[in-house]
Amino acid sequence: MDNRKHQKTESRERIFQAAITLFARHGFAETGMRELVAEAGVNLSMVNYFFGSKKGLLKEILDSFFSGYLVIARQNLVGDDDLHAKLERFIRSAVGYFDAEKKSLIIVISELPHDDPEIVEYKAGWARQMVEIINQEICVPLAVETGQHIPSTCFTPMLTSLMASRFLFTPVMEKVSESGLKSVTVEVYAKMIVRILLQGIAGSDDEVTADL
Amino acid sequence: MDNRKHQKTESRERIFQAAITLFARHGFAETGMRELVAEAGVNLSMVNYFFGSKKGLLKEILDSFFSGYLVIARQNLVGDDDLHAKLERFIRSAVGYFDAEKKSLIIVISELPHDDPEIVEYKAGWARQMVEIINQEICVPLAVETGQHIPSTCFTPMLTSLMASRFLFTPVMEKVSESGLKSVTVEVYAKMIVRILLQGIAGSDDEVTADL
DNA sequence: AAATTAATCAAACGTTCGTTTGGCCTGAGA
DNA sequence: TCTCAGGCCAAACGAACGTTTGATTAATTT
Repeated sequence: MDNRKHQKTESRERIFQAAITLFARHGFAETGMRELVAEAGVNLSMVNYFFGSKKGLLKEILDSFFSGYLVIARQNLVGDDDLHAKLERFIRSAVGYFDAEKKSLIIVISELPHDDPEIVEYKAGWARQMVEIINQEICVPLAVETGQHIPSTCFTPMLTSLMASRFLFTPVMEKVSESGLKSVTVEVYAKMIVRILLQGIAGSDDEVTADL
Repeated sequence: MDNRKHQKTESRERIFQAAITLFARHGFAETGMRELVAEAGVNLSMVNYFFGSKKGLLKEILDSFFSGYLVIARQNLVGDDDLHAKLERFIRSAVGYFDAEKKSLIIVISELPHDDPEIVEYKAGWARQMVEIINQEICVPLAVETGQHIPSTCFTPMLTSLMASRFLFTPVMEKVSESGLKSVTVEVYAKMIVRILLQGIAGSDDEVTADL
């Protein structure tokens, strides 16, 4: 029995997953179509058939990652809760998401600064929504409560970069010290970021869970 | 009068600068040799003549950036000063360096997670030295003084990513809000990082300059 | 049963890639 | 003055690039 109709989604998904793996490992431009379809186990022409072009494949990876990131931001930040509780919730969820989607994260960050006109609008559209949320749910409340003014266009990159640092540097840090990285689990890593953000590097763990 | 002998350094430098500009703008793999030599105003074969290969050019950019970063780390971190003072000094200098070399920074970060075997050893070699310094001058003293244990293989990426965030996200954030980014000067940006790292996002500026 | 649709394939498209070659020109040293 | 080395150049190299084409297959629809 031939499951061709069912295989539509299957082949498409195999290409998608192979692209995430290879784009993260070698970079988008360094990954050739032939290497990609070999990894996915499909014919060369299937990429253009399902995604229109190689760039269309990249766009879909970007969209997939950003939309998930945005959902997490909305779920954990929007509301009238305590600012610290919201921030802690968000960071734990976001770091978990980055860990689960670390390959997509690497692709997104690596392509971030490049100015391909076809891609940059995609990124800006997603970033605009993210900055909006961070502004309303973190920066504005922070200014009201403590008088500290941190523009959201400045804080959003800082927060995202901070949470992403572990996954970006992993390939290099593994060569520096194998044991060093693995001694910090993802949960501990998220906790560390929360503590630093709320109290600085010298802050005690106890004060984090307590409200301000 | 023909200054051919003097132009050796000149042509080499023009290629080097053009590469930094274009690799940062389009990415390493997306930048073609012909586009590169057009920007530099030299002949196509000059890149291989001076740098051996396109990758040799990338290696030199990496080396140039990392060596400068390492010098700043040694100058500002090594010594028996107060931990907070050292950290503040380092962050101000490093952010200034990132700003001056923002194009190289973008190249370094973008190429960081990719596993080209010819390049990854270069990065690991530099990173090893950086992690060593951060460990001895920040992580160990911090653990002694406050009992907070942050592995240097975890803190070095965090600190570097945090300081780099502004320059990585600039192309996207400019599209999000032109005014938002420029309202924060590089000096203010460095100050913000220092405050957050020492006291968290709610900390007051006054306490930063005061010793702990 | 015939027509239609969607997935798949091998093969080739024209282009661009990084690199190499071999010769030319000029200033410096013998 | 002759030699020589180094900066420079136009031209071409084979390989790899992303994409397109046209045919084939099998499941679905009419």
